[in-house]
Amino acid sequence: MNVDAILQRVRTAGLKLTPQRVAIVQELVQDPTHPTAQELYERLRRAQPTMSFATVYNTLDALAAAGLCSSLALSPGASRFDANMAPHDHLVCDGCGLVRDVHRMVGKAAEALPPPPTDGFQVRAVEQIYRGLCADCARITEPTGRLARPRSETPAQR
Amino acid sequence: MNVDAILQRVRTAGLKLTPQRVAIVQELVQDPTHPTAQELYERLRRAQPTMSFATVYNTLDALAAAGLCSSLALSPGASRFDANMAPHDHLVCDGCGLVRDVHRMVGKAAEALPPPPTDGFQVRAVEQIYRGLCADCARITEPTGRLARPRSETPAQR
DNA sequence: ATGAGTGCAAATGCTTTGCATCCTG
DNA sequence: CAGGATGCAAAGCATTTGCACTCAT
Repeated sequence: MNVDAILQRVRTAGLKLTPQRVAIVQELVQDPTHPTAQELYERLRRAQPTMSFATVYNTLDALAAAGLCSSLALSPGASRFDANMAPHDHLVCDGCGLVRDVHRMVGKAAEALPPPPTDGFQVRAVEQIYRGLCADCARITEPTGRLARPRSETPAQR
Repeated sequence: MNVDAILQRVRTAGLKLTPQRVAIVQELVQDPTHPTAQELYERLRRAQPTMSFATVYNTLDALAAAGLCSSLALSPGASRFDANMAPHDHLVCDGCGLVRDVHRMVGKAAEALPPPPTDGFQVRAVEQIYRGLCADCARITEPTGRLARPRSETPAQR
């Protein structure tokens, strides 16, 4: 979905269209790396020096509540935000923290997904996370399978 | 898996068997609610007043590194720990934060899971999260589908 | 006896909050 | 022009770290 379409939907959702929100939406939409709120804040601050944490968090929460982006808890620490609202899953590298989208499988695999609801639990969404090592981290991994690099380094941005 | 079997494995993994670790393992194994490190600390402190944050975190990390428990990032904020190492998935209530295990589907559904690896990414584990509302939260939800209760209340313990 | 493990407290990192001010609709 | 949104700074949690001390092996 493009920026204008989302901004339109922001208004439709009853949210005011401020310059800050426009900037946040633009940045989020054109970034496929699932940035954290902090990362967005750092970047946006360059163009708009008065941009504040609170605004970034407020806006991301408002967008998520309106169903215009989603907040991902893929690893401990910071939440990541994703403007891609098409059904898809995530590839998370245990080595560098890289997060990448994968298209959800179609056909019989996809049909198999929704589980038998248990005890009146209403399932609204099924999230799948594939954890492992990206090509780069796999290369520097010892034969034992242990990580050669601690897990907490700055996530790679591609 | 029972407590003694795990303690045996802790030793096998080259970890020393301290009273603190025994207490942490016991507490974690008998608790199916996927407690956070803080929750474990609060409970354990009653029996062992000198128990510290650092020890709880160190031990949980060591257990996870040895493959004896897993650390779950199911929602923003605190990680949850799970001593159940059999393949299974999680039901997470968006209303109260409740986390419950669900047995992984077998047969054709299970076979469908591992995705086509992308670009040399080595998949080590597939995690599935079913998000929605537990029976209790569904009951107090407005017809619109919006939560009647804010999402950040104390997670229910069952 | 030796080094892994512990306890304490302070530090760090992410996120939320309170409140006065601003500006979109 | 009213109420939502913003900016700033401080507070709130979860987690990590440094270091001296202890104890399991």
